[in-house]
Amino acid sequence: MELRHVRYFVAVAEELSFRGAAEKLHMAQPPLSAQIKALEEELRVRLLERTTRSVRLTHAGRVFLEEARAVLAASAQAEQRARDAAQGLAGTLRVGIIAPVAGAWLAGILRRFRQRFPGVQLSLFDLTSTEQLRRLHARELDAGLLRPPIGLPELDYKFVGESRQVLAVPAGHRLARKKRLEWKDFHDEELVLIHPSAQHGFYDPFFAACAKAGARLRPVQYANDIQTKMWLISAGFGIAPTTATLGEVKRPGLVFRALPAGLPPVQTVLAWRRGDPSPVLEHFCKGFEPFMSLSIL
Amino acid sequence: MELRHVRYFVAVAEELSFRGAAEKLHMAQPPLSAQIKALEEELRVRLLERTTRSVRLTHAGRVFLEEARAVLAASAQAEQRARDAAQGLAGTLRVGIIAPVAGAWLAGILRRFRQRFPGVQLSLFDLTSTEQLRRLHARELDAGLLRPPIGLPELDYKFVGESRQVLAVPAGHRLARKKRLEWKDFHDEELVLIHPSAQHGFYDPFFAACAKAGARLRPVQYANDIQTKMWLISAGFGIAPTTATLGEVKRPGLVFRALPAGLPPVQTVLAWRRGDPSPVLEHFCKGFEPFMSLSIL
DNA sequence: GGCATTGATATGCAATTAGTATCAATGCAT
DNA sequence: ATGCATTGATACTAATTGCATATCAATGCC
Repeated sequence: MELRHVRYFVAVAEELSFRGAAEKLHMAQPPLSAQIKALEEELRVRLLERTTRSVRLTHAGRVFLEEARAVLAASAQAEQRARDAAQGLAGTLRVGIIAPVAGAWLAGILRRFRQRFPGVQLSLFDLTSTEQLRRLHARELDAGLLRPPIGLPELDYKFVGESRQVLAVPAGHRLARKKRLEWKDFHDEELVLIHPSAQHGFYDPFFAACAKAGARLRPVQYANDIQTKMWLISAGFGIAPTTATLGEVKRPGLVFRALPAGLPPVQTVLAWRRGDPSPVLEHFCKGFEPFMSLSIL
Repeated sequence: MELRHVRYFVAVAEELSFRGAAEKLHMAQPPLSAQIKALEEELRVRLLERTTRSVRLTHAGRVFLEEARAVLAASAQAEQRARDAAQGLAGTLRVGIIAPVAGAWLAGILRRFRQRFPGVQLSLFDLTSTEQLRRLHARELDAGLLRPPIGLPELDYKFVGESRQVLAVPAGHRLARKKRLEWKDFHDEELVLIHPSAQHGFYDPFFAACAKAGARLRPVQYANDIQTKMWLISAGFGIAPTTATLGEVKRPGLVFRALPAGLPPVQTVLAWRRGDPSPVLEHFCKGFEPFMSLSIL
């Protein structure tokens, strides 16, 4: 069975006339009769009851007509969705994110994208930057919002925002009471850090500044995710530098303080595989224009 | 687009290899490539990313693959349902019934039918015999359970049951207290009848017997349906002969009494258009075998 | 670096679909 | 009742196109 048979049958069933249907299909009547006959022979089912003066649907024909319309609808939808997908109006997009960007800024961008491209299914994955890079390489992600450096030549990326580092301290902590912090104030302080395996270089500028000022730090607690890290700090286990955007998250017992000047901002980049030019992806990347260097992120 | 294109594409997308797919499809590789190319050109969408060593789906291809599977499923279902319909396993059947047959007997037959033919959609229409005949003629019904006579030459029918007539009387009525009724007892009695327009001959044998015994009747109330008729009787408006099967229906204030001997049984027939040989209909008719002359109906 | 394997291309052929001419049957109008 | 117009079927021809064979260029792998 081919779609031609289905199209022809629906035309005849709707017109209840071979000649009429043939005209509608811009073809001659004999080949139309032949095709319908072939369809009936393949199905081994009589679909139409013809006399020389009239055409009627058999019971099987009535049933088949319903199904035939469904087939044509499915095929039309298949064509449409393929075209949509080619224009970036349909499809799926798997995007990696890190916890610090999951704030109002990204929510706004995603909302706009979903409004403009309702046919695209967005799947978000909360992963570390390292894991995102692995999955981008393995084609398990289409894009990722993560921290540089990238380090994979096959990936392209662009900066989409930057943010200061701030200090997260337990409420009532010694440093929470100080008005203006200096690097030597961190001497002997206990730190709550994200485990090195899920981290590449985020703390390095902080460590360097402390070392330069002669402040020796004491890493005492390692967490695997941001939520645990913030909880440990609020529970008084120590202090830690954090991205300023996390200040959006209020938590009892947790306060934020400005760090001494001199730290480079934390950058967020959007990365994707180069030479994998999905129009959906292109639209998604455009949603991050223009570059927001002064974003609160 | 033809189903051939869809089938070929799904094969290639699943194998991710033209040669492999061609083998699976029992054809050579070059024509397969040509067909996929034709499909892509018609859709104006690149579905597959090929190098000389590997085949990958594009994003549009991934979307199209999903839809393509739906198209194939729809077409397979269309073929199956058409075949089922031809064997009487699928389709719809519009059946007319009259209130007196809507009892346990018919319920059992219909339940059996629906179990054996779950693909057939049964639509029941509660109509008078007269209206059923009109709709059978107009092809608005496929079968009807009704009272003879039929009177239309294009219809075929068979007896499916018969039932005595009994007398419905209000509780406490004069005739309800009598042990054994005679025809002359009906002299001067008030009758509750179904309106003549919805009735052909049901009361005639009763009228004839009364007249023969010299009992003059007084029709005082006409109802349009059985429910109203029974309600009127229970409310004391009069008495009426009724089909014995309605004794299944208990109603406060309503009792049934045997009529004097001599009335012919009320027959129920199953009627359908001759020369309209739907296998669904045939199966339905078979459900009424064997002939149930001693049915309580 | 050689080799086997992959998808693309070129070309001839076969199958099938569409078109033309015509016929028999039937409903309708006179 | 009867002639006529219209319908779907049939016979045959023409054109399309889908398929197979032979071959090539590119690429991953040993």
